[in-house]
Amino acid sequence: MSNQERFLVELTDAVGCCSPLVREPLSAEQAVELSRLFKAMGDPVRLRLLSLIASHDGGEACVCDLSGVFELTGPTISHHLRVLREAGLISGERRGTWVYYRIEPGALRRLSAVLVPDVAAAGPA
Amino acid sequence: MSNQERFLVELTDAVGCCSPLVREPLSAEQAVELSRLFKAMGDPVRLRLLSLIASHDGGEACVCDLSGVFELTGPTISHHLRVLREAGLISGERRGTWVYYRIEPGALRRLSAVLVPDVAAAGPA
DNA sequence: AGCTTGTTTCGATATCTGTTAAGACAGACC
DNA sequence: GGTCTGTCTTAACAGATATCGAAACAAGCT
Repeated sequence: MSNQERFLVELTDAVGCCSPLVREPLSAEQAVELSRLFKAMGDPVRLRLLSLIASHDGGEACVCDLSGVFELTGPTISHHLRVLREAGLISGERRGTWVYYRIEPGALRRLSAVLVPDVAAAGPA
Repeated sequence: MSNQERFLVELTDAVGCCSPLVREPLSAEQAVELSRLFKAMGDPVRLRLLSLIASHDGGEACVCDLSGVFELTGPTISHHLRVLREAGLISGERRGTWVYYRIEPGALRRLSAVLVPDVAAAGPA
């Protein structure tokens, strides 16, 4: 078993033990808020957009970098970007002719905090 | 800053640097597969069901434990459980009169693996 | 003005959420 | 065996929401 595999197993065990999602039932309010994030990521095009933006040089990508990747029209890409934006996962900024999108770090942090155990169980020493 | 907060920040920084989602663009196939998981979790009722099952004593809960929590009819709960089941997030088993559901650990592992950096970046020494 | 980039609006189609009604399954009771 | 009762799922359906494209609009160059 590689180091990476071992780490993932340890991580999963800890998740199964102590992550917020597993430790106690989510409140209705928490669930509504969190489900908005998951729902936005619940579409393959949006997941790829998110990944394309996040992995792009400089941590940002303009729409022109994204449109060509899919066999979808401009308005459709724009629609998906809007969903991601309204979920708080990305933010967009116009600079001259182009609109640049980048990841909103707080959103990923919140997701991680739900799926991953807290420091008491699996944090660094 | 508490240990837990510090851990979350370190985690997020690492996520922003090296998690699979951020390191390189997801392939279309990866995106389709992953989006199924996120989509299943993209509903507040299903998210709470998942959390209720995971946090229940013994790691499993019968449908009768879940139905009372929501102001929804039985068939609706059954439908949401089916969505979670078909996404591979939970598995159900009938024992006598009752049907018990439990978390499928592999699914949470996959989600963690996407959002959380691998061992090379943040694993244990 | 003309061109490029991106968003918004609107409409068609498809999927999702929830309900009622009916079916499947296990135990209790006669 | 037969028939209740309780638990859960499936089937059929209505209403809401989502996905996508064509057309129209907005914003910034040259």
